[in-house]
Amino acid sequence: MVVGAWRDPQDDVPGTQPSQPPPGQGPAGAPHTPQTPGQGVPSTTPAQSNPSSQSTQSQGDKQQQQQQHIECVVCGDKSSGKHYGQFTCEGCKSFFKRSVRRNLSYTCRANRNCPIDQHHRNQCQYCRLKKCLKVGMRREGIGISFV
Amino acid sequence: MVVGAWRDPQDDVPGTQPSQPPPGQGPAGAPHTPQTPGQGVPSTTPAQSNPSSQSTQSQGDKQQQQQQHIECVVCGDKSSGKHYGQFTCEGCKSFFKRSVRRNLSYTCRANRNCPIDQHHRNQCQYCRLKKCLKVGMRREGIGISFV
DNA sequence: CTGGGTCAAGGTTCAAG
DNA sequence: CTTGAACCTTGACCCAG
Repeated sequence: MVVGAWRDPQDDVPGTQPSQPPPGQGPAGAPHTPQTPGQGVPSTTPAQSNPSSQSTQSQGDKQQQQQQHIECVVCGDKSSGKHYGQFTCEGCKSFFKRSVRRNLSYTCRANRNCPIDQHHRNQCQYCRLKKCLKVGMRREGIGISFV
Repeated sequence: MVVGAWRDPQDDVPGTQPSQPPPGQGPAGAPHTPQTPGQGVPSTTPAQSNPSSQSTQSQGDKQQQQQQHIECVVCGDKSSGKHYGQFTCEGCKSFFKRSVRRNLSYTCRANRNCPIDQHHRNQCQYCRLKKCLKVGMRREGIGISFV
Protein backbone atom coordinates (compact mmCIF):
# COMPACT_ATOMS: atom_id res chain seq x y z
CA MET A 1 0.00 0.00 0.00
CA VAL A 2 2.91 2.12 0.27
CA VAL A 3 3.60 2.05 -3.34
CA GLY A 4 0.85 4.32 -4.35
CA ALA A 5 2.27 7.16 -2.44
CA TRP A 6 3.73 8.74 -5.45
CA ARG A 7 2.38 11.23 -7.72
CA ASP A 8 3.91 12.73 -10.70
CA PRO A 9 5.05 16.26 -10.38
CA GLN A 10 4.18 17.14 -13.86
CA ASP A 11 2.23 20.31 -13.90
CA ASP A 12 2.83 21.19 -10.39
CA VAL A 13 6.15 22.67 -11.01
CA PRO A 14 6.04 25.87 -12.86
CA GLY A 15 8.95 28.12 -12.95
CA THR A 16 9.81 29.66 -9.71
CA GLN A 17 10.83 33.14 -10.02
CA PRO A 18 9.11 36.00 -8.35
CA SER A 19 10.69 35.52 -5.08
CA GLN A 20 9.83 38.49 -3.04
CA PRO A 21 10.58 38.25 0.58
CA PRO A 22 8.03 40.15 2.55
CA PRO A 23 9.16 43.16 4.48
CA GLY A 24 9.01 41.65 7.84
CA GLN A 25 10.81 38.67 6.73
CA GLY A 26 13.78 38.17 8.79
CA PRO A 27 16.71 36.03 8.29
CA ALA A 28 14.64 33.08 9.09
CA GLY A 29 17.01 30.34 8.56
CA ALA A 30 16.32 27.87 5.94
CA PRO A 31 15.61 24.57 7.48
CA HIS A 32 17.48 22.76 4.90
CA THR A 33 20.42 23.70 2.93
CA PRO A 34 19.16 25.65 0.03
CA GLN A 35 22.46 25.44 -1.56
CA THR A 36 22.14 25.18 -5.20
CA PRO A 37 25.03 23.25 -6.44
CA GLY A 38 24.52 24.71 -9.79
CA GLN A 39 24.87 21.56 -11.63
CA GLY A 40 22.31 20.89 -14.19
CA VAL A 41 20.70 17.60 -14.50
CA PRO A 42 23.31 15.10 -15.27
CA SER A 43 21.51 12.83 -17.54
CA THR A 44 24.45 10.64 -17.76
CA THR A 45 24.82 8.17 -15.06
CA PRO A 46 27.29 9.46 -12.59
CA ALA A 47 30.27 7.62 -11.50
CA GLN A 48 29.77 4.16 -10.39
CA SER A 49 31.30 4.32 -7.07
CA ASN A 50 32.69 1.03 -6.32
CA PRO A 51 33.35 0.21 -2.79
CA SER A 52 36.74 -0.96 -3.69
CA SER A 53 38.06 2.23 -5.10
CA GLN A 54 37.14 5.38 -3.50
CA SER A 55 39.75 6.58 -1.14
CA THR A 56 42.48 6.92 -3.59
CA GLN A 57 42.72 10.62 -3.29
CA SER A 58 45.68 11.93 -1.54
CA GLN A 59 44.80 14.55 0.92
CA GLY A 60 46.31 17.95 0.60
CA ASP A 61 46.28 17.66 -3.09
CA LYS A 62 43.11 19.54 -3.47
CA GLN A 63 43.49 23.05 -4.55
CA GLN A 64 41.11 24.46 -2.05
CA GLN A 65 40.25 22.10 0.62
CA GLN A 66 41.96 19.78 2.88
CA GLN A 67 39.02 18.99 5.00
CA GLN A 68 37.84 15.48 5.10
CA HIS A 69 34.54 16.47 3.76
CA ILE A 70 33.06 13.50 2.09
CA GLU A 71 30.00 13.52 0.00
CA CYS A 72 27.15 11.12 -0.26
CA VAL A 73 27.77 8.63 -3.01
CA VAL A 74 24.09 8.53 -3.76
CA CYS A 75 23.03 12.13 -3.98
CA GLY A 76 26.14 14.18 -3.50
CA ASP A 77 24.98 15.83 -0.32
CA LYS A 78 27.25 16.02 2.66
CA SER A 79 27.99 12.66 4.02
CA SER A 80 27.65 12.15 7.69
CA GLY A 81 29.72 9.03 7.70
CA LYS A 82 29.53 5.53 6.52
CA HIS A 83 26.15 3.92 6.52
CA TYR A 84 25.30 0.48 5.36
CA GLY A 85 28.62 0.19 3.69
CA GLN A 86 28.93 3.50 1.94
CA PHE A 87 29.42 7.13 2.70
CA THR A 88 26.01 8.67 2.56
CA CYS A 89 24.07 11.57 3.91
CA GLU A 90 21.54 11.29 6.66
CA GLY A 91 18.73 11.40 4.20
CA CYS A 92 19.86 8.52 2.09
CA LYS A 93 20.75 6.63 5.18
CA SER A 94 17.27 6.95 6.55
CA PHE A 95 15.64 6.38 3.24
CA PHE A 96 17.56 3.18 2.72
CA LYS A 97 16.84 2.01 6.21
CA ARG A 98 13.14 2.59 5.86
CA SER A 99 12.96 1.01 2.47
CA VAL A 100 14.71 -2.12 3.48
CA ARG A 101 13.21 -2.41 6.88
CA ARG A 102 9.69 -2.18 5.62
CA ASN A 103 10.52 -3.95 2.46
CA LEU A 104 9.01 -1.24 0.38
CA SER A 105 8.75 -1.33 -3.32
CA TYR A 106 8.47 1.72 -5.43
CA THR A 107 7.61 2.44 -8.96
CA CYS A 108 9.23 4.85 -11.31
CA ARG A 109 6.93 6.98 -13.28
CA ALA A 110 9.48 7.70 -15.91
CA ASN A 111 12.06 5.44 -17.38
CA ARG A 112 13.89 4.35 -14.31
CA ASN A 113 16.75 6.64 -14.96
CA CYS A 114 15.79 9.66 -12.97
CA PRO A 115 18.72 11.77 -11.86
CA ILE A 116 19.45 11.50 -8.22
CA ASP A 117 21.07 14.48 -6.66
CA GLN A 118 20.54 16.53 -3.62
CA HIS A 119 17.60 18.36 -5.02
CA HIS A 120 15.95 15.64 -6.97
CA ARG A 121 16.44 12.72 -4.70
CA ASN A 122 12.91 12.88 -3.42
CA GLN A 123 11.29 12.88 -6.78
CA CYS A 124 11.66 9.23 -7.51
CA GLN A 125 11.93 6.75 -4.75
CA TYR A 126 12.42 3.91 -7.15
CA CYS A 127 15.48 5.45 -8.71
CA ARG A 128 16.81 6.57 -5.39
CA LEU A 129 16.67 3.10 -3.98
CA LYS A 130 18.07 1.70 -7.16
CA LYS A 131 21.03 3.99 -6.86
CA CYS A 132 21.50 3.14 -3.23
CA LEU A 133 21.89 -0.46 -4.20
CA LYS A 134 24.00 0.34 -7.19
CA VAL A 135 26.59 2.18 -5.22
CA GLY A 136 26.81 -0.69 -2.87
CA MET A 137 24.69 -0.03 0.13
CA ARG A 138 23.93 -3.26 1.83
CA ARG A 139 20.93 -4.23 3.75
CA GLU A 140 22.66 -6.71 5.86
CA GLY A 141 21.99 -6.02 9.41
CA ILE A 142 19.02 -3.83 9.10
CA GLY A 143 17.07 -5.85 11.47
CA ILE A 144 14.41 -7.54 9.50
CA SER A 145 15.12 -10.59 7.55
CA PHE A 146 15.15 -10.31 3.83
CA VAL A 147 18.33 -11.72 2.56
CA MET B 1 -7.82 36.99 -13.47
CA VAL B 2 -4.20 37.34 -13.93
CA VAL B 3 -3.02 40.27 -12.05
CA GLY B 4 0.62 39.83 -11.97
CA ALA B 5 2.14 40.77 -8.74
CA TRP B 6 0.28 39.95 -5.67
CA ARG B 7 2.99 41.35 -3.65
CA ASP B 8 2.02 44.68 -2.36
CA PRO B 9 4.72 46.48 -0.53
CA GLN B 10 2.20 48.79 0.86
CA ASP B 11 0.28 47.80 3.80
CA ASP B 12 -3.20 47.78 2.58
CA VAL B 13 -4.71 46.60 5.70
CA PRO B 14 -5.60 49.63 7.66
CA GLY B 15 -4.05 49.26 11.01
CA THR B 16 -6.32 46.58 12.16
CA GLN B 17 -3.37 44.38 12.47
CA PRO B 18 -2.24 43.93 15.99
CA SER B 19 1.23 44.07 14.65
CA GLN B 20 2.17 40.54 14.22
CA PRO B 21 5.56 40.61 12.71
CA PRO B 22 7.09 37.29 12.13
CA PRO B 23 7.72 35.92 15.52
CA GLY B 24 11.25 36.22 16.49
CA GLN B 25 11.88 32.91 15.05
CA GLY B 26 14.80 32.56 17.26
CA PRO B 27 18.26 33.15 16.14
CA ALA B 28 18.41 33.17 12.47
CA GLY B 29 20.21 30.43 10.84
CA ALA B 30 18.97 27.69 12.99
CA PRO B 31 18.58 24.98 10.48
CA HIS B 32 16.04 23.20 12.40
CA THR B 33 14.88 25.04 15.39
CA PRO B 34 14.09 22.40 17.88
CA GLN B 35 11.59 24.74 19.34
CA THR B 36 12.75 24.96 22.81
CA PRO B 37 9.94 23.53 24.82
CA GLY B 38 10.79 25.79 27.61
CA GLN B 39 8.49 28.28 29.13
CA GLY B 40 5.98 30.10 27.09
CA VAL B 41 4.64 27.84 24.51
CA PRO B 42 5.26 24.26 25.21
CA SER B 43 5.54 22.23 22.16
CA THR B 44 2.14 20.92 21.70
CA THR B 45 1.61 17.78 19.89
CA PRO B 46 -0.11 18.44 16.66
CA ALA B 47 -3.30 16.58 16.45
CA GLN B 48 -1.93 14.05 14.20
CA SER B 49 0.86 12.10 15.54
CA ASN B 50 0.07 8.55 15.98
CA PRO B 51 2.99 7.16 17.75
CA SER B 52 2.45 3.60 18.47
CA SER B 53 3.37 4.14 22.00
CA GLN B 54 0.84 4.76 24.64
CA SER B 55 2.40 7.46 26.64
CA THR B 56 -0.52 8.34 28.74
CA GLN B 57 1.23 9.00 31.93
CA SER B 58 1.94 12.60 31.44
CA GLN B 59 0.85 13.36 34.91
CA GLY B 60 3.83 15.46 35.49
CA ASP B 61 2.29 18.23 33.52
CA LYS B 62 -0.47 20.50 34.35
CA GLN B 63 -3.84 19.44 33.24
CA GLN B 64 -5.12 22.72 31.97
CA GLN B 65 -2.98 22.99 28.96
CA GLN B 66 -5.64 24.45 26.80
CA GLN B 67 -3.55 27.55 26.85
CA GLN B 68 -0.96 26.14 24.60
CA HIS B 69 -3.25 26.38 21.69
CA ILE B 70 -1.52 28.42 19.10
CA GLU B 71 -3.44 30.21 16.49
CA CYS B 72 -2.84 30.74 12.85
CA VAL B 73 -1.14 34.04 12.23
CA VAL B 74 -3.06 34.43 9.03
CA CYS B 75 -6.63 33.69 9.91
CA GLY B 76 -6.68 33.04 13.60
CA ASP B 77 -7.86 29.50 13.29
CA LYS B 78 -6.13 26.85 15.26
CA SER B 79 -2.60 26.31 14.18
CA SER B 80 -1.38 22.85 13.54
CA GLY B 81 2.23 23.81 13.84
CA LYS B 82 4.75 25.76 11.95
CA HIS B 83 4.44 25.81 8.21
CA TYR B 84 6.63 27.68 5.81
CA GLY B 85 8.07 29.64 8.62
CA GLN B 86 5.00 30.60 10.56
CA PHE B 87 2.39 29.05 12.74
CA THR B 88 -0.59 28.49 10.55
CA CYS B 89 -3.61 26.29 10.24
CA GLU B 90 -3.85 23.47 7.79
CA GLY B 91 -5.97 25.50 5.50
CA CYS B 92 -3.60 28.38 5.14
CA LYS B 93 -0.75 25.96 4.84
CA SER B 94 -2.35 24.22 1.91
CA PHE B 95 -3.58 27.40 0.35
CA PHE B 96 -0.14 28.92 0.46
CA LYS B 97 1.48 25.82 -0.92
CA ARG B 98 -0.92 25.60 -3.81
CA SER B 99 -0.63 29.25 -4.61
CA VAL B 100 3.11 29.20 -4.70
CA ARG B 101 3.49 25.85 -6.31
CA ARG B 102 1.23 26.71 -9.17
CA ASN B 103 2.24 30.31 -9.18
CA LEU B 104 -1.30 31.47 -9.01
CA SER B 105 -2.42 35.03 -9.16
CA TYR B 106 -5.65 36.22 -7.72
CA THR B 107 -7.73 39.31 -7.97
CA CYS B 108 -9.47 41.17 -5.24
CA ARG B 109 -12.93 42.26 -6.10
CA ALA B 110 -12.94 44.85 -3.41
CA ASN B 111 -10.20 47.14 -2.26
CA ARG B 112 -7.54 44.69 -1.32
CA ASN B 113 -8.18 45.02 2.31
CA CYS B 114 -10.59 42.22 2.88
CA PRO B 115 -10.58 40.91 6.42
CA ILE B 116 -8.99 37.56 6.74
CA ASP B 117 -10.26 35.47 9.56
CA GLN B 118 -11.42 31.98 10.02
CA HIS B 119 -14.76 32.59 8.48
CA HIS B 120 -13.84 34.98 5.75
CA ARG B 121 -10.57 33.56 4.61
CA ASN B 122 -12.12 31.94 1.59
CA GLN B 123 -13.86 35.03 0.37
CA CYS B 124 -10.84 36.66 -1.16
CA GLN B 125 -7.88 34.66 -2.28
CA TYR B 126 -5.95 37.75 -3.18
CA CYS B 127 -6.12 39.16 0.30
CA ARG B 128 -5.49 35.81 1.86
CA LEU B 129 -2.33 35.29 -0.04
CA LYS B 130 -1.28 38.83 0.59
CA LYS B 131 -1.63 38.26 4.27
CA CYS B 132 0.25 35.01 4.11
CA LEU B 133 3.17 36.85 2.67
CA LYS B 134 2.82 39.75 5.02
CA VAL B 135 3.08 37.64 8.08
CA GLY B 136 6.19 36.11 6.73
CA MET B 137 5.36 32.81 5.15
CA ARG B 138 8.15 31.81 2.89
CA ARG B 139 8.04 29.86 -0.25
CA GLU B 140 11.48 28.55 0.01
CA GLY B 141 11.45 24.93 -0.56
CA ILE B 142 8.01 24.72 -1.93
CA GLY B 143 7.71 22.61 -4.92
CA ILE B 144 9.14 19.37 -5.73
CA SER B 145 11.88 20.74 -7.73
CA PHE B 146 13.57 23.99 -7.81
CA VAL B 147 16.56 23.97 -9.97
C1' DC C 1 31.86 5.10 14.81
C1' DT C 2 27.56 3.39 13.16
C1' DG C 3 22.84 1.59 13.45
C1' DG C 4 18.47 3.00 15.23
C1' DG C 5 14.84 5.98 17.05
C1' DT C 6 12.46 10.44 17.16
C1' DC C 7 9.39 13.82 15.34
C1' DA C 8 8.87 18.74 13.22
C1' DA C 9 7.78 20.05 8.96
C1' DG C 10 7.14 19.22 4.08
C1' DG C 11 4.58 16.13 1.14
C1' DT C 12 0.19 14.00 -0.86
C1' DT C 13 -4.63 12.53 -1.06
C1' DC C 14 -9.47 13.13 -1.60
C1' DA C 15 -14.27 13.83 0.51
C1' DA C 16 -16.78 17.85 0.75
C1' DG C 17 -18.06 22.33 -0.52
C1' DC D 1 -12.96 23.73 -9.74
C1' DT D 2 -10.95 24.79 -4.53
C1' DT D 3 -10.57 23.76 0.31
C1' DG D 4 -8.54 21.57 4.31
C1' DA D 5 -8.43 17.30 7.48
C1' DA D 6 -5.95 13.31 7.53
C1' DC D 7 -2.34 10.86 6.48
C1' DC D 8 2.62 9.66 4.67
C1' DT D 9 7.81 10.90 4.04
C1' DT D 10 11.86 13.08 4.87
C1' DG D 11 16.04 14.03 7.39
C1' DA D 12 18.50 16.61 11.36
C1' DC D 13 19.47 15.20 15.90
C1' DC D 14 20.07 12.37 19.50
C1' DC D 15 21.32 8.20 21.75
C1' DA D 16 23.05 3.40 22.64
C1' DG D 17 26.32 -0.12 22.08
